[in-house]
Amino acid sequence: MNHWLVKSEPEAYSWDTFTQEKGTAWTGVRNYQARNNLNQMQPGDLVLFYHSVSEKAVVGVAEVAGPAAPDATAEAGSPWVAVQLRPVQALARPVPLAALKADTRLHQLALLRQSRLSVLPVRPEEFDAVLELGQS
DNA sequence: GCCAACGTTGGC
DNA sequence: GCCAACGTTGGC
Repeated sequence: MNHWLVKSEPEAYSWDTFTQEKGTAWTGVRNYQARNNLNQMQPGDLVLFYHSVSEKAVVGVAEVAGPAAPDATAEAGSPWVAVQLRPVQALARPVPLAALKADTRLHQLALLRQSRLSVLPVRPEEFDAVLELGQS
């Protein structure tokens, strides 16, 4: 099983909306590297849900509920794909970007190295470290 | 194939 | 509001 991180501006699509809707198709990704990551997702993979810009914190854990499929919001025949995500649980405490940066276990975190990419791989030990930071 | 111009993202 | 990083576009 692989681990990932997806970003969303909470003003555009928030964790709260995500949980209220009990999941969503993760559409709108228009970057080839991010698309490649989406293509590698498998049902059951766990995904950190990060609020960018206004909050800058990991706020919850989602699960890949379906494999990558053509993004219905993109032009037919385009290369863009989406996966189905569903919420697993909110973190007891959101983990701010500053806390990610401050933790030596997370110095290799892809988010910190490539902050603009919206779909990023996470190593299992990094995933565990973030969950630990998110415990109350 | 190179590179300047430009647009977008996201942290500060 | 600014700016760094980075992707895309288009002229040459």
